[in-house]
Amino acid sequence: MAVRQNLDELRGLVRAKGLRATPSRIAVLELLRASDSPMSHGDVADRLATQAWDRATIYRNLTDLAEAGLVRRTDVGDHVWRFEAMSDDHEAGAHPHFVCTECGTVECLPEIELAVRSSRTASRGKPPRAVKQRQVEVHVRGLCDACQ
Amino acid sequence: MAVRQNLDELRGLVRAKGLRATPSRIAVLELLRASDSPMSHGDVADRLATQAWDRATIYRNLTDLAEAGLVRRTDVGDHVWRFEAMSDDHEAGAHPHFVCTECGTVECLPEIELAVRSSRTASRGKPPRAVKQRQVEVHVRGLCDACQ
DNA sequence: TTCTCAGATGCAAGTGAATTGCAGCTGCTT
DNA sequence: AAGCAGCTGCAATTCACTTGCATCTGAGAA
Repeated sequence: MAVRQNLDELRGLVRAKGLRATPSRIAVLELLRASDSPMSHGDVADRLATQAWDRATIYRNLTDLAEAGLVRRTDVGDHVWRFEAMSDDHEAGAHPHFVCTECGTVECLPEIELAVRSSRTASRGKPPRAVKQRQVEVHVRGLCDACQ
Repeated sequence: MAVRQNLDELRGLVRAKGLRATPSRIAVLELLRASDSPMSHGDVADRLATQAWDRATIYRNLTDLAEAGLVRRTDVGDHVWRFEAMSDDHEAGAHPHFVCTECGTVECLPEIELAVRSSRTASRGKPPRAVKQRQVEVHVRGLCDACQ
């Protein structure tokens, strides 16, 4: 059964990160995976309200998953935390993301590239090592076509 | 006297936006102009602590200045509002910011540029209009040298 | 310069999402 | 089957803003 297989896969992912595969945690991860855009804590809690899980539990689940790297936690600028499942072929830094500052939607921008000029002219010092080593995540923030 | 002249200039800017040039407001704007990176409400309040201005006042000043367009109010992703003076040559999107995901420090990266290739190969559709029109703000997120 | 008042401030109280403490459960390892 | 480190629910707390209100004050009018 496909669904069952999927759940087992999620359990495996969670356990591989050293976390327990508890029902609420799996449900949260499953929900985020099924969603095509980032969800706020409130969104997640509401969608899982039928289970009567505590908001603190949901929040801890989201935080744990984020720390484990299974989920990305960002604030698109409206002071609301949003969570988005990260798939394996989708590591941070692999490619830039476009974040809509209005609706929070995140799109991938594979065809954009960041050019770093090693700067002698920069007002103060050089860019951080992380930038040169490309160990960074690039967020391009603006209004998406729908919100424009 | 240069400093005095500068203060008068700031007063003029503030008044031109329909705001009163009060001491605290001018001090806030002056501080942000002198700072080379965005400051949080707390940063500003601490730096101006010698004046014993109320935090609510500082906050209202920051908000007012932001609404007037003299200051930019952003959240780099760590859930802390940050304020940055906008000079004329410093419009939104003019340059990217490097954000340390550990300590939250924000640096400006004037020597980085965003290259957008018009993509026929992108998995789904084209990049948002905002990207092409450069009406975006770029955040480069990673560990700063100090936190690395 | 003095007058006047909308706008600004200080103080204190309110708000609400995020976080934490703790006692009682429960995956999961042995 | 047993034990415990990790989770959960509940409640309380924290903390960063936000607001209400009485009191000042910048700046245009007289």
